[in-house]
Amino acid sequence: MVGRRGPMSSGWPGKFRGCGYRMTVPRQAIIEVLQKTKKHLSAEDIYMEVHKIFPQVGLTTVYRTLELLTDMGMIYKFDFREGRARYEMVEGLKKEHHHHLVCTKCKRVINYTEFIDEEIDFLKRAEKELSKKYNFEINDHIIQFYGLCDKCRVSK
Amino acid sequence: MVGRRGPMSSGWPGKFRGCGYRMTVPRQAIIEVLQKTKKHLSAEDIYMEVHKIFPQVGLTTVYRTLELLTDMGMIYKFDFREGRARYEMVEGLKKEHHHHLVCTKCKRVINYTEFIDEEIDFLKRAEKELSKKYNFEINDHIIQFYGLCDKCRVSK
DNA sequence: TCTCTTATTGAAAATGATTCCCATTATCAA
DNA sequence: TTGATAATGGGAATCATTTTCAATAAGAGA
Repeated sequence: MVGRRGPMSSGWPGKFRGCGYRMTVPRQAIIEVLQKTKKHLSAEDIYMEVHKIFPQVGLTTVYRTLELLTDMGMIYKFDFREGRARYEMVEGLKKEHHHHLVCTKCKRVINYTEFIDEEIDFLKRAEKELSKKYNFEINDHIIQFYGLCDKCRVSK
Repeated sequence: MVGRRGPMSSGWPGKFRGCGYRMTVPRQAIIEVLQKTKKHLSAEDIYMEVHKIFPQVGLTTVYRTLELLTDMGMIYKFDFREGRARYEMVEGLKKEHHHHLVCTKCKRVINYTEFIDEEIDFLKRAEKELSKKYNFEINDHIIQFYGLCDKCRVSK
């Protein structure tokens, strides 16, 4: 492992510049926070995390960056019906990919990976056909089930 | 067609009472508005529509009823990333069933019905297995694609 | 390395959908 | 018909997200 460039020389700055955007300190920090967690973070969560390292970064910038990343198709934006959005890094349609079971009462979110192969298969075909037919540039998708978790069913 | 009870004698009041809820004028009106349209209505849309007939019905009640109906699994609640939710009657997993392609720029929503049979097949199996495995009572699901429509791609 | 263009930023104010509060009213089982 | 209580509505409160705008910083080109 000589001449290494570090595991994180990554392609982010390139991707950004390729789209005509600039790579900045706040953006780096936000991407890193998202990369380091497996949780579904809210804008506020991310803001607080970034704030530990770069206290000057503002919440507005976090929102703006999240919108940018979502539009670029690099993060997923989720609506778990809590009144706030949550975000997660796109890890590619490969391993780690999961979907959600959302409890509409306690807001608990269960990640599930069953059927993922089937789902991916289905999604790929759907995306291909739909984007062609409707001339749509698809860069994000949601599959989600809403209901009541075991605990909330009982106390209903 | 003698002795008819009218096409709308329906089972709504029964469903409500069966769940321990009461059938009221505002609830009737809200359900009717949702049944009469094929559009995706926002709470405000529904409020204005109901208001034409029953001006005394308040926006708060509309929100409360929509939450109730969503929890009962009788309407779908959608997030088209406009900053407001939209609702649609569940017509059963049969005809008329569709999913959405959402333009994240102009907020245009395209209903598509391709793959619906496949989707329903997949969804049914998934719901069955997942609800068993995680002891979840599933009463709603979302499949949605986000991206840029033809017009917004050009002007990007 | 320095400069200039302009994308980006941050603070504070604004926005706007949704929820909360609570006194009043209406539903419906008995 | 009546009583227990579910449901209502108006307005205030909440709170996530956006907007505004002057100041700052990225990075292409000299």
